[in-house]
This record gives sequence, C-alpha cells and structure tokens, in this order.
Amino acid sequence: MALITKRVYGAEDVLPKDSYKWQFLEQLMRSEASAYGFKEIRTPVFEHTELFQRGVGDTTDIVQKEMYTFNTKGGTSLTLKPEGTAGAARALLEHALYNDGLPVKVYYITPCYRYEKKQANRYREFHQFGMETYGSESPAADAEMICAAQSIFDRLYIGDKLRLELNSIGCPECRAKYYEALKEYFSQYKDQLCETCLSRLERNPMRILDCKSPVCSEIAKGAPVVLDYICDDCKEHFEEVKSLLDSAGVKYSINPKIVRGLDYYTRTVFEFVTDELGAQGTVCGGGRYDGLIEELGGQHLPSLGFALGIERLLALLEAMGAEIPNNDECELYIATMGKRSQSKAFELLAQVRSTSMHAETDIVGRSLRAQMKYADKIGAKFSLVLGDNEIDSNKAELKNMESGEKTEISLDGRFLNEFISASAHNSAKAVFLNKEDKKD
RNA sequence: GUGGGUAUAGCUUAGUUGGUUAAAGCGCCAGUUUGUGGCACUGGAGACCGUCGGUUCGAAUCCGACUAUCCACCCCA
Repeated sequence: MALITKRVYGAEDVLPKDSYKWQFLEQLMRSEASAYGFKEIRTPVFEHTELFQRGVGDTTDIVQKEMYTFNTKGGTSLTLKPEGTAGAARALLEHALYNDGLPVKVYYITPCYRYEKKQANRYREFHQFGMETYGSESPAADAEMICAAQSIFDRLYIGDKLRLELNSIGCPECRAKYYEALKEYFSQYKDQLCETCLSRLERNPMRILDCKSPVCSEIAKGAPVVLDYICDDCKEHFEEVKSLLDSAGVKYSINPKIVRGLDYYTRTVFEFVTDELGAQGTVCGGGRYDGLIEELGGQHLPSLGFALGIERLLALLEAMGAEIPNNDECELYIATMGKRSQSKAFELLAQVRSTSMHAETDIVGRSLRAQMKYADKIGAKFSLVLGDNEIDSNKAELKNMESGEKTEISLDGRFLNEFISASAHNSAKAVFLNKEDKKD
C-alpha cells in the first residue's frame, strides 16, 4: 500500500463507528475525577527534552530508548510526551499552582508517545487518563487516589475483573538500605543472572525482581523483600493506606514485586492488572512520588498519581463483551419525495435538531424504498414519510422502526412537542435495557 | 534491540501435484411497477493475488530479497 494512505506504525485510527466508545469513557472519567474534586489540566504534547530526562529519570527505558525526540529549526531539543506526569508537574511549577492552596488536584487525558515495538494492546501513540495530587504527604491522599481509580472501574462494571496490587518501595533512605541488601544477595549469583540483570545489579537492582527469565525469577524468589526493609515512618504510612482502603471497601493484594519503571516513585506503588489482555495486563499504574517536584527544581512537595491506558481499558471492556451506550443513534429519519417535501423536511429537522436530537433526511437522492432501507441501516428509531399528501393535509405517520407501529403526527407548530412525547417513551426503554445487560 | 508467524476485493476466507476471463460469504450500490425498512430474490461496482527479482512455454501457487503486519521477549498504559 502506498505510504500516503498508510497510517504510521504503532498509531491507530478511531473510526466513526467506534468513536462513541471513546467519548463515553472520556465523559465517565471526567465526571468521576470531578466527583473527587480534580480539575482538568491540559499541557502541550511536546516539552523540552530535559524535562523528561530529569522527571522520568535518565536510567529508565523510556528515556534511554523510547522517546520521540527531535530538534526544532532553532536547534531546541523537544520530545513528544512519553507519559503525563512530567508535563503536569512542569505546569504546576511554572504557574506556581501550589500558591492557589494545597492540595492541587488535577487530571488529564492525553496522547503519549513511546518508540517501541508494537504489540497487542501496546501502541506507539496511546492515550492516558491520569490523576495527580500535589502537596499531601498523608496516606489519605494515597487512599483517595486509589479509590478514584477503583470508582472508574466500578462504574464500568469491571471493578471485580481487575486485581489491585499494592506495594510500598519506601523513601530514598530506606530504599538505599534495601538496595544494599539486594546487591549483596544477587551478587552471590553473578554467574547465573542474565545479562540485563547483571547491568541492573548496579543501576537498579529492584528490576531484577521483575525479570521474566526462569533462572533470574527463581533466584529472585529468595531475595530480600522491600517491606522488611522500609523504615518505621514508611511502614506506618503504608499501614494507614491499607486501613483506609479497607474502610472504603476496596480490595487489594500485596505484591512486593511491583516495581514501577519510572524513577520518581517513592512509598506507595500500585497497579490494576487483568489476565484478559495477554502480555499487556497492566491497565492502570501509579503511586507516590514525593521527590519529583524537588527533582524538577521546586520546593519539597509530596505528590502522587496514576495513569490509566485508555486503549487497554477499551480492550478489556471489549474482551468482557461489555456494551457501551451509544448516544450517536438517530432518533428520526425523514424520507422525502421531491423538492416540496424536501423543503418541509428541512423545516421540521431544524426544529428537532434545535433540541440536540439526532435527526436526518436523504441527501443523496435515493428512492423512497432505498431511503427506508437506509433509515433501518443507521438504526433510526422513528421514520416519517413526507409526500404531497402529508404536506397538503399537514399530517403524517410517525413510524416506530422497532415495532412498526404508526401514529399520526401534525406537521404544523405542534410537530416538535408531539415528536418529543412519542420518542421519550422509546429512549427511556433503551437506557433500561443497557443497564440490564451490564449485570451479566 | 531479539525471536516466531502471516501477506488473495472494504471485511472473513477458498484457491493444497504451477495451466485459459482469480472464487465465495458478508458489507456496499441499484432494482424486484403505481408512496414505506428488517426477510427473500436479481443485477452491479470492487483484487495490478504486499513489492521487486528469479525458475518456467506458463506463477496467486516454487525460490530469494525487501516491505508491511501480527504475536512473544524487553518494558510499560
């Protein structure tokens, strides 16, 4: 296929027949974030490359090999955002949002870019929904964050299909001790560890715990566990987070092996994982990053957040056979016969559409029969045929496309009210059916 | 970056010892008389069989390279 008609590798189109799913999810996430008191922040898709090097971390795979970096004509190095947190944190500092009062609670929906090999549910351009809280060290902030993520899944009826895995990786002080213990332990097996793990030994020994190689993972089983090494403060913090989650009725399991791939994490880390999506089971991941704002040159401002992969969430809903409500459906199709009825149709449609209802008529010049077929194809709930008879008598038959029932409707000033009362009954029924479907 | 799989109409596929105008279902468009969809029937549009090269009288079919794509490792959303 010619290049100009081929999308770039790893990028996806959302086609007209599917866009309602995205709109539904976005709307749901916005309203949930709002319910928790978070406001939207929108930041550019690109930032100065240095921001990500500093914010995400020089040792991470993301920075080392996955960024879309380019130079502008002026010679500035820019990078397409590989994740959402750094940009939000930058904006917080640049606009001194912490002066508006703490905590600062924001959410975002943004495309992200990572140059890596495409796979099922992993794309080079993908979309994240994320939430961030700045300026609270309290475990209550951690618990609120996790509850918010859980609420979104609950509202999609998949709350019980995802495992919430929780861990604490401690503060920099206790983690240093843990690193030493890990290095000491893994050094005994230097001759058996895989190559990548050997290099991790110095750089970031926690990653070895996550290695999929049979040898390494076998060795990792006997490795020291973070939770045994974190200091009393971190331990107490973690206990309090768990206790608040218990109060909220949020179920979780402790997984001491969760190691987030971004350098900025401290203390609480968590993931929402599913087995339904093959190798890409992490739908949502997040945690606390108390050092991030300082790292970017700000004051000490304890913060935390999570990011949720929209493509993965959609894929999961698809895998569950969930039916996403579609608000794109046509309420009324007006079939016309000739110029006179076309003018009348435009007059009536203007009224219906003024209420934001979806209504259509023929714009390609089809026969009456073909127009009816088309009305059926697009799923119109009601149809109306407009010919000389109707226009002369100022009355038409409104047809319920599902039941086939016809009722008389006036074409004069009463038209809109009569149509609304006729269609209201029908759409109420549709909502009810959707709710029923979700229960299975 | 490393492995493995696959490439035939918009989609799903048939075409399996190389042999005349490449086939079907779905979808799309039109029609089945006088003004009404779903079913059925009829017709139509739509494929340089991923690309280039090779073997051959002859290649969708065999060989090679390239490209695209999928899956897995890695990592992550």
